[in-house]
Amino acid sequence: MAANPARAGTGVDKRRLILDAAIHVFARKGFHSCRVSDVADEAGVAYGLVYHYFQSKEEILDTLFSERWQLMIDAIVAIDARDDVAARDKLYMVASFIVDSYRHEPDLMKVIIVEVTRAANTFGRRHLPKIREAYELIGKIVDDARGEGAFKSDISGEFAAMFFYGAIEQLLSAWIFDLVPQTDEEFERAKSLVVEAICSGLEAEPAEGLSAVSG
Amino acid sequence: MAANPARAGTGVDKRRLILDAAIHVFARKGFHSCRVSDVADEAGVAYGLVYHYFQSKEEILDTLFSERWQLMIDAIVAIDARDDVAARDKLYMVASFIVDSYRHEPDLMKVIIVEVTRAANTFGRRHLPKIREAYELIGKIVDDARGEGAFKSDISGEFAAMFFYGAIEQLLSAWIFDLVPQTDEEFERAKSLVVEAICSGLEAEPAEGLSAVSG
Amino acid sequence: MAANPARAGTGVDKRRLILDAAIHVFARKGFHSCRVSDVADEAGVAYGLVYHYFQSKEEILDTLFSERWQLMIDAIVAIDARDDVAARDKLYMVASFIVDSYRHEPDLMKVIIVEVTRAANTFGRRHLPKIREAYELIGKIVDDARGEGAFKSDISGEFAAMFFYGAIEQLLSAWIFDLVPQTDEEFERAKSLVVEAICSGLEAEPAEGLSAVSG
Amino acid sequence: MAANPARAGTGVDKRRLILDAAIHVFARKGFHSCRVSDVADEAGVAYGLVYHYFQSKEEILDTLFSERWQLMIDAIVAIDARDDVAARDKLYMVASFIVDSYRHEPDLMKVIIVEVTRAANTFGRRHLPKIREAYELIGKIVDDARGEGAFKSDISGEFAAMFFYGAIEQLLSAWIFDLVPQTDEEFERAKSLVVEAICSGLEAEPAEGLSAVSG
DNA sequence: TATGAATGAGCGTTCATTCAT
DNA sequence: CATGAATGAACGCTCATTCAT
Repeated sequence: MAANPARAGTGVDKRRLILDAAIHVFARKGFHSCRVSDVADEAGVAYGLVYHYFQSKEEILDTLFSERWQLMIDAIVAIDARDDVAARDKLYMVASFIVDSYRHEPDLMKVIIVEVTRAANTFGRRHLPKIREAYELIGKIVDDARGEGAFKSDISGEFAAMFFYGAIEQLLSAWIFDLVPQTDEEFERAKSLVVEAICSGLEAEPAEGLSAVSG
Repeated sequence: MAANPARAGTGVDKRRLILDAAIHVFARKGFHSCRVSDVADEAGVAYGLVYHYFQSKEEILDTLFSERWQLMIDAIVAIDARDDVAARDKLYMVASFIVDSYRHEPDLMKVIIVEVTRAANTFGRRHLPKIREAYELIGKIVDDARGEGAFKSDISGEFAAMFFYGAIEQLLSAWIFDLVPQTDEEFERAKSLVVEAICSGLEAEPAEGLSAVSG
Repeated sequence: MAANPARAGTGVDKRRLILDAAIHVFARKGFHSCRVSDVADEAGVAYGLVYHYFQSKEEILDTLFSERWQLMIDAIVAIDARDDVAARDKLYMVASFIVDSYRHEPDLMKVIIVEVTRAANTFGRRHLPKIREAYELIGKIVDDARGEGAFKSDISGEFAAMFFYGAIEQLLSAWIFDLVPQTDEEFERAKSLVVEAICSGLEAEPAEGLSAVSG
Repeated sequence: MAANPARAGTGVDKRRLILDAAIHVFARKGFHSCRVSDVADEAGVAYGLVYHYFQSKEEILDTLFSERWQLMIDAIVAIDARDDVAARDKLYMVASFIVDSYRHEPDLMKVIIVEVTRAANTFGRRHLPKIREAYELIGKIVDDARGEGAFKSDISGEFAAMFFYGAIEQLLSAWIFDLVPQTDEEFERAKSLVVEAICSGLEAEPAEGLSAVSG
C-alpha cells in the first residue's frame, strides 16, 4: 500500500529514495557504467529492494524519463492553450520551462538528455513516440503561427521544432559538460537568445536608411 | 608497415577492412551492443587480427571519429578562408558539407553522431576538444560577420554555433532514426531551411507597405 | 493451534490452503522453477504466511510427500495383512491403490513422483528410508509367497519389489507426461497388465496339447 | 580446427576435458547444485572456456545425454537386427548393454538417469522424443515376438517396454543410491533376474504331475 | 601477419528467508 | 495470525583482452 504513494508521516518512501539515488548515480557515472549496487548504496537500501520496486535497472531510467518528460509535455500543452500569447512568446515559455528544469534539477535533466534523448539508438528508441510528442506540440505552435501569418510558411512546424529543440538541447549539453558558464544570468540570457536566434535569425536587419546602399 | 599506406599489389588493407566493417556493425547494432567478434566476422578476418591493428574496441571508434571529424574541420577551415563568400553562404556550405557527408556515408555519420557526438558522457568526453574545435570555427564565421555588421551583435558566435550545429544534428538524428524522409530533394531542402531558419528566423517579415504601421 | 485440526466454524484452514496450492503449483511449474510467492498467490494468502506455517519451501514438499506416502504404506500394510488373498492379488491391490491415487489426485502424485521419488539425489535422498519402507513391504509380500511356493524362489522379494514398483512408476510417468491415454478403461487395463507382466511374464505359455510338438 | 575432433598428439581436447569433468561434478553434486565454476575447476580450465565450447550449462548436460543415449539406441537397433536370436535373448542383451554401461561409467549413467531420464519435467521433457525412441525399439522387439507367438498378445510392446525399462531403471537407481551391492556377480545376476521376471514372471510354475490338480 | 583458443573479472538478476508492524 | 517490505548471498553468462602458435 505504501509503495507508490508517499507514505504519510512516519517513514520514507523507499521507492522514491531509489529513484532519487539513481538520478545522481546515473548523472555521475553514466547509466551503463554504474552498477545496480551503486544505486542501492546511494539510496541506503539493500540491493534486492531495487528489484522489489523495479523490474530492472532499465525500468528505473524509464521511470525517471517518463515522469519528467510528461511534465514537460503537460507544460507545453498548457502553454499552447493560452490564446493571449504570441507564438514567439510561447516558444520563449517552452525554452524557459526546459532551461529552468535544468537549473533546478540539473542531474535529472542530464540523465534524461544524455541517457535517453541523445541516446536514440538505445533508450531513446524505446521512448521515441513520447519524445516526438513533444516535438509535435512545438511544431503545432509554429504551424498555428504560420496559419496566422506570424511565421514564415516555407519552414514547416516539423522542421522548425527540430531546429528549435535541437538548439536548446545543444545548449543544455553545453551546460552539462561545462562548456559554458552556468549562472542565473546566463540561464536567462540563453532563453532569450535561443528564441531570438530561431525567431528573428542571426542576420542583422538592415538599418532603415542604409538598406538601399547595402542592397 | 602496410597499415597506413595502402599495400601495393598483393592484397587488401586488412586494417581498412576492419574499420569499414566496424562502421556498419556499429551503425547496425550500436557500439556497446556489438562484440569485437561481430566486427571481425563482418570484416572476414580473424578475431585476433583486430587486436593486431587496434589496441582496443574503443580505438576503432576513436579512429573512425577522428578521421572523419578532421575532414569536416578541414572543410570548415577552407570554407571560412574564402573571402568572396558571405557569412550566410559560408554557413550554407558548412550545412551542405555535413548533410552531404550523411548522404554519402550514412552509417559512418550515424556512428559519429550517435556514438560520439551525442554520447558526450562517454566517447564525446574524450573528443570534446576536437568537437569544440568545429564549434569554434563555426563561431568564428559568425563572429567575423558580426564584426562586419552582417550578423547581430547580441548573439555571440559561440551561442550561434551551438544553435546552428544543434539544429543540424537534430536534423541528422531525424534522418538517422527515420523520422523524416530521405530523398535527394529533402536533403537539399533541409540545407536551405536550416540556414534560412538560423539566419533569417522563423518570423515572417512584415509586408512592405505595412511595416510602418506594425512598427 | 488451528494449524493441524480443521478450525471449527469461522474460516478455512490456511495451512491446508497452502498445501493444496503447492500441489498445483509444483505440478505445473516444478518445485525448483516456482517461487514461494507463486504458492502464496495460488493460495490467496500473504507471502509471509507461508513461512508462518512452514519452515521453508522444502518443508512444504516434504509434508506433501510424507502425508501421501504414509497413506500408501498403511494401505500396503492393510493389504498384506489379509490372509485370504493370494500374493498375485495382493500385488494387484497395491497396483490398484497407486493407480487410483493418480487417477484421483494426478497433480499430487505427479509432484510426489517427479519431485521426490524420481529425484533421488535431492529430495528422494532425504526420504529414501520412507521410500524403502514401501519397497520392503512389497518385497515382503513376494517373499511370503516364495515361502509358500507360490512365487519363484530365485527372484528375491527385494528385486521383485524393485521390478514391480519400477514398472508402475514408469506407467505413471507415461501418464504424467501424456505419453499414453488416460481413461478409466486404460487405468483398469494397466493395473491388470502390470500384474500380469510381473507375475506371469511376457512369454506365451505353450498350448497344452501342442507342447510335445513344439518341444 | 582442433575443437571438435580430438587433437592429434600434442595436446588435450579441452572440450572433452570439460565434458568429462562435468560428468563427475554433475554426478557428485547434482546438475542444479553445482556451479559452472565447479566444472571449470574440475577440468582445470578457465571459467570462460566452458562458454567457448558450450552455449550454456544446460548444453553440457544435453551433450552428455545425447552422446550416450545415441550409443544405446544404436546398440538396441543392432541387437534387434539379429534374426538368429530369440526375443527373450534380445531383451537380455539390451539389459546387459544398459547394466554394463553403468558398470563401466557409473557417473555418466547416474547423470543421465538422475538428471535427464528421471527428471522428466525439466531436461527429460526436452529429450522425450529421443527417450521414447529407445522405448519404441524395445517395444518393437516385443511386438515382433508377439507376432511370432513367442510373447503373449495381450501385453502390447508399448506397455511391455515400459515395464521392462522401468524395472531396469529402478535397478540402476538402486545401485546409484547404494541400496544394493555392486559387484560383478550382482551385475550379472541382475541382468538375468530382470529378464526372468519380465519374461517368465514371478509365479512358480506348477510341478509337473500336480498341474491338473491345482488347475 | 594471422589465427582463434584461453582467460577471468564483472554484472544483472533471482528468490528464499527474515522481520517489523 | 497475517502482511509484504526488506535483505543479501548466489550464480549464470558476457565479452574485452591476451597469447601461444
